[in-house]
Amino acid sequence: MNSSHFSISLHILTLLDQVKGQLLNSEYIAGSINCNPVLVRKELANLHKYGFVQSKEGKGGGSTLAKNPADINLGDVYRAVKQKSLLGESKNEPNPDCPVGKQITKHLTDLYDEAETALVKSLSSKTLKDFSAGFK
Amino acid sequence: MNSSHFSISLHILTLLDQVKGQLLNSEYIAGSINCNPVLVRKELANLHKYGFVQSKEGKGGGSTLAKNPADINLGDVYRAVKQKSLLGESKNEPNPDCPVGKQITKHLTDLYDEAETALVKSLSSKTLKDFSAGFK
DNA sequence: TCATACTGTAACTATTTTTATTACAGAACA
DNA sequence: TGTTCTGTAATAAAAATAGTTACAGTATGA
Repeated sequence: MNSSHFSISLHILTLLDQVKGQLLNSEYIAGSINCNPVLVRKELANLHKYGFVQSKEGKGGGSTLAKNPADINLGDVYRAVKQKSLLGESKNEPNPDCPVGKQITKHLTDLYDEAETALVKSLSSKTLKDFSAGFK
Repeated sequence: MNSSHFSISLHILTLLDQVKGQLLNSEYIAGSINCNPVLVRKELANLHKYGFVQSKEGKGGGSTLAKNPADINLGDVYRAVKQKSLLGESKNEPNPDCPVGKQITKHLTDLYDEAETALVKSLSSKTLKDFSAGFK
């Protein structure tokens, strides 16, 4: 993965867990992360798409967890959040006239998939509840 | 990790393995990768720093593997090549006045380190020889 | 019912990161 | 001694990421 999507998403989920069902608005969350509220809302939209959070519009609105934190594992969060292949979604197009260039994209993809599976497996051994417990 | 350092380095190493000791110059390698020769030379400089390749300057110069491909494992290549933490080296500084913001960087780092260890372990199960054999 | 305070989303700008280009000194070769 | 490389720096271009502004739509409550 890349950039800070995972960090931001996990930060959001941790905050939501800590306040146990209370609604938090994007400005508050952005204040904790120290980033832009719109970025938080975009990240929340994605977390919502994958069923991790619920949001309430309008005055007094905000977001809350849509699941029990013990049922949210970090591997699933990673998968929901990831947008590119792990080790560099090269839009690079190797030379098709070279025997190595011609095949390497496929071989790299296979290698990355395997490595990423190992990564996700490691993340999956922890739930949001576990992670969040470290803050108490 | 990120960007295409690993992809490029592995592409280089694979090419060098395929030609079995022949010297390849940066322009030829760049032609296979379809990128800039200077980028290849920088990547080679790094691979040299970690003892994977040898280079010869001057006319007729180029690079070759400095080790037996069976002794180069992909986890080591990954470690040599990686420059940032895996899941987003956020230069972001969360709010120190928030209980979550204050501690999350450390918790994320620990989590990433563990996940990355799993990733490297997966990559380490393969050598350059194994990888390169897929092209024959 | 109307002012207020949110979400959701788009459009745009700014910043940062990545990649490419140009340039050139120094090395090896013929 | 001209040619062809590496190594490296400086710069420019391109791409990715994050921030900003703006606003329609929704809920709340006075």
